[in-house]
Amino acid sequence: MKPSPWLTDREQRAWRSLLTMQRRLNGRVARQLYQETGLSGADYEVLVNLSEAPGGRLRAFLLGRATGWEKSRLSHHITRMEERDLVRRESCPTDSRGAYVALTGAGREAIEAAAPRHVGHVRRWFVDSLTPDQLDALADISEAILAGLGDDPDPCAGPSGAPAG
Amino acid sequence: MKPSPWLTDREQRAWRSLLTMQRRLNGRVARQLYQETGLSGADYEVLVNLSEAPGGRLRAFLLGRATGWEKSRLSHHITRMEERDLVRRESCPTDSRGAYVALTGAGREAIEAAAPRHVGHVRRWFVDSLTPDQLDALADISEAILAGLGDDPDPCAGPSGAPAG
DNA sequence: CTCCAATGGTTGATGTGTCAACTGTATAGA
DNA sequence: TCTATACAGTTGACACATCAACCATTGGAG
Repeated sequence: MKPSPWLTDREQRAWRSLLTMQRRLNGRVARQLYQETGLSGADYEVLVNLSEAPGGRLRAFLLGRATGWEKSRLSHHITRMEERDLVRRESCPTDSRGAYVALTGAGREAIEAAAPRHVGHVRRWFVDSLTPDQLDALADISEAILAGLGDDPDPCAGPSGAPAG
Repeated sequence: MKPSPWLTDREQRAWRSLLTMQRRLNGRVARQLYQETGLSGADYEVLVNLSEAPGGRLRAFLLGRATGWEKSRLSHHITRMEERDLVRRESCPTDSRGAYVALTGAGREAIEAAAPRHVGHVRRWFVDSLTPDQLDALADISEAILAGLGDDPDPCAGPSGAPAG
């Protein structure tokens, strides 16, 4: 009846090892970053995107697109970061619905202190464990899976299923 | 001063695509499972481990080791699952400190209904996007990264740094 | 036996993520 | 113009994860 009741050994090995690796690698990198800088992975991602944007600020929905987060998650997280004086909300002159999220001075300092450390962790626990060929292979694999998932950025689509132009 | 200030394009492509793929793939699989069965990924992992154990029950600390969770996370989650009548706590006759976590009838039904669906999702969005060579390559890559992380299962080690088992 | 550290597990506080419902503005269509 | 709809963002309730502190039992050293 079903096309296949379970995974083969090869498939299972790939799936299981991926799950375990993800959990452990993300945990290690996030924990290390937090201990050294007080920034969570989510904080880091927001600050990186803002610091790369012109003027250190971004429309909220663009930041949401860049991080791949739902708008509600973004809003909650920005609220928390605002309380810690890492970012600031600014109103948008050309669209009164909109809002900018902008880096504060403290936010800029935080990301500039954190970035080299974070890169060091990624290098130590990710890059250095793999050969150049493996890096390429992993990128190809990830892109193949992403292609199989389709283009809709999952959490951003509403029930109406409108394409994300 | 620093060995390398940033990642090369190749390194960055691998790292970025991995992060994005993880987020999207896990999100898709978890969401689909939840919509179809009412089970979260965490629920599923607990139930799978219990269903594979003799008698459908496991000492809590062994379940924690199998899932890779901290004991406090496990305890909280078991409490929630107990309220939903998916599992049951049982006392341990040979060690009065200990506790068993056991599948209920409803829990057994839930996992048996969910497992084939979950396998289908994994096949559709993961296995089917990759060639057999890529599956092997991914497993090798994951294992290489895990080896680079060391053997300590991160969250389970206390501050005393006692070796796990 | 007594003392003490390690083990197995629970709890409460807090930070984080998700869903559904909501406000207000922009914009397309009649 | 008026109206419906889509869009940008917020909020509140709740599920989930993490940390530190805690309790009881075990098992070993003296």
